[in-house]
Amino acid sequence: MSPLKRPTIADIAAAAGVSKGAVSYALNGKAGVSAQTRERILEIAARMGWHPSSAARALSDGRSGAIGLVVDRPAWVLGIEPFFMQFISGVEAGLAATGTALLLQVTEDAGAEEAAYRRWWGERRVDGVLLVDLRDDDPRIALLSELGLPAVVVGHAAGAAGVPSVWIDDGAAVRETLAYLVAMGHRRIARVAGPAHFVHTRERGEVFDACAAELGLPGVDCVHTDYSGEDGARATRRLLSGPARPTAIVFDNDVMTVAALSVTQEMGVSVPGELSLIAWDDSELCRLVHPALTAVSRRVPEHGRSAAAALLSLLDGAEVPDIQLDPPVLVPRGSTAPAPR
Amino acid sequence: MSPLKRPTIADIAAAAGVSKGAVSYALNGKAGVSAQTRERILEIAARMGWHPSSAARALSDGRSGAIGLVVDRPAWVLGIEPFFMQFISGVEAGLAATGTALLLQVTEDAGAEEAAYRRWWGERRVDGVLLVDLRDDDPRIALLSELGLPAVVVGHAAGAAGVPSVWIDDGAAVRETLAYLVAMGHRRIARVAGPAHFVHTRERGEVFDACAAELGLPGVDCVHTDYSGEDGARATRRLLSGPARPTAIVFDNDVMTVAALSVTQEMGVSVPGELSLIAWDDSELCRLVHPALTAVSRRVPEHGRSAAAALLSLLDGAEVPDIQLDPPVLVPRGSTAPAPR
DNA sequence: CCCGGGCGCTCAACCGGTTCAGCCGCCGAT
DNA sequence: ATCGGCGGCTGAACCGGTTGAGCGCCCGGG
Repeated sequence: MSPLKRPTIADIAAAAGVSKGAVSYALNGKAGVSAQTRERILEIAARMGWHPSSAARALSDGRSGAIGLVVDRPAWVLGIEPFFMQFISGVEAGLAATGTALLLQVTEDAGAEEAAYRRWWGERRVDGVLLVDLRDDDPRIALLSELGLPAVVVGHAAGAAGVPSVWIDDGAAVRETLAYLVAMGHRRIARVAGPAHFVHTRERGEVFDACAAELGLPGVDCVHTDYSGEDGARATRRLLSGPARPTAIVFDNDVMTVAALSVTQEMGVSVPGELSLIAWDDSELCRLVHPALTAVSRRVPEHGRSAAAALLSLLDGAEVPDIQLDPPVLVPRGSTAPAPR
Repeated sequence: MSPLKRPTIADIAAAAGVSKGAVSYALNGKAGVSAQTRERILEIAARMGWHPSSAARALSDGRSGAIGLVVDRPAWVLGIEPFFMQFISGVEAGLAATGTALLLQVTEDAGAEEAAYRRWWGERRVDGVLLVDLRDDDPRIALLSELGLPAVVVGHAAGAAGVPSVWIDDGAAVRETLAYLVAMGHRRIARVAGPAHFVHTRERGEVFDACAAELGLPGVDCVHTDYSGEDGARATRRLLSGPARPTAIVFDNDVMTVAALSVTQEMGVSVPGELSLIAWDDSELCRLVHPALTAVSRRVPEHGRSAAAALLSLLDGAEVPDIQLDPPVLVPRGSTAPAPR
């Protein structure tokens, strides 16, 4: 209840008997003050518990010291989708050293997302943004470049002309996954994917098709969903009720795989005896269910860390190349087995 | 690539042929300009796409237009814990109308959390914060009041002297849950709880004990965990391996309940035949597993919305009372049944 | 001995808003 | 006719930093 007074550089200047300018030079490690004056000023600032006012700094140098992340997925999906929180944890880790803040916005639709960028830009609230869930010809890319708001795309490389990206090549993992299934005798393999309009979904699908062709498979039956468990369950029911029931299904996230597992119980299909399941994205969830889920695992927090780091160096004026992270690896667990005879 | 120029009130003033002050009055709906001048200024501002610079505004009126939320839970728990993302969605909804931004910070430990508050305060980055996961004699309360940083406590009422809270009374739900189980013949009921140092965990436990006594039960065996599925599984194994195996277990979140369900499969215990399971917190997860989980459901996004609204009116200088939300309700599903003979 | 040049510092402007004091002109009241 | 008051506006200070211009001073070189 004794609201502390926040010290300003003027307070420090008065205490040290120097001018505001000298204090600023000292605190920012710039030339213009002697070593011992600097020492003294730093000591006083530390003792007073000084922090630079983000507003004043932003106003004078035009940088807000914050970056933004807009997540445009429905709340009910977000709640249960482990990806984002892990990603955000990673982003924080990448930001921590610099004291940059993270603004998070959860929107209801793409229009609201664009409005958020416009507002952040107009209010000079963020210095740059992280872009997730890229779509084909994503209008956000054009918007951000029109606004001149620096951005880093997460999860996919090309298509984002002029905007660097931090991404993971799913190709190798798709190949590994399909080869593994084929080696175990699977021929009818299906895929339950995320929304078709996401670039990473589409591209993963293309690799699936290409690999299937290479391996001489009849093709990979693909059903698109909204990533929710409910939709995943529906897709699974449909696949299992069709004429040529698959012997293996690969899912685009782990929540849908868990949902599928309970569909198999409901329908009396044994996993992995009659049906193998593979999750893409490996959260704790995969280890909690029975049987534990074979999953394609990528290091999500690392992804966030790299994206944050890339954006920071972009803001520092550096030339940032596309950054490719370690490819995901297949982690076999109890939900996969040789195909039934 | 053509970085738009962000208009300032000086630009608007020049265009309208008035002073900066007049523009400020017009844009803020304050007295001091005639209706028609105001009209003209608003029109020009809209045409130019003006947004107030958050930095300039923060500097001059001392308010940042942002609130903060620090989540101090390990990343691996956060990823899979549906509560937070849903809560955050709700907070955004409560903030949306005012244009207030949300700063999110995920920290590794309590020390880092306090450091975050100190920094935010020193940098004047946020006007107030939302406090979750309250502990007994929580040092954050003292810190925030020392700093004079407004706060709203989420999830619990008393103990937060001087700080308003938005909370849910678990008492009725605990009573309902235990009565339901007892009515179905259960006598040996156990509880797998969250960390003992959280106030809401402790209080829920006290109500459990009191109700159990009222209902003439031998007492509720309670195991504390870190909320992770792994820990929940461990606790479940221990309870099921003990001498007086419970016939019903109530969990403090849904992830642990899912984990417990797979432990029962692993140990050959039938649910709900031999063992009933109840989850506290009802995310989609509960409906995805088989059998679907009976759960105590509370409206988490609503919780976030109210908390945000309370903080906003606190920042407006209003007297904010503790706000009690609708009590949670028991949603029976397939994981509960009469106790075995 | 004088001059030039850096070092160490001060001063003031500036970023983009808000707000207060003050001024002008017009109105109604006395 | 005079005066008070108020509506409508301007000008300037202020918030807390950063930064460029400028100014003594001391030192070394010619």
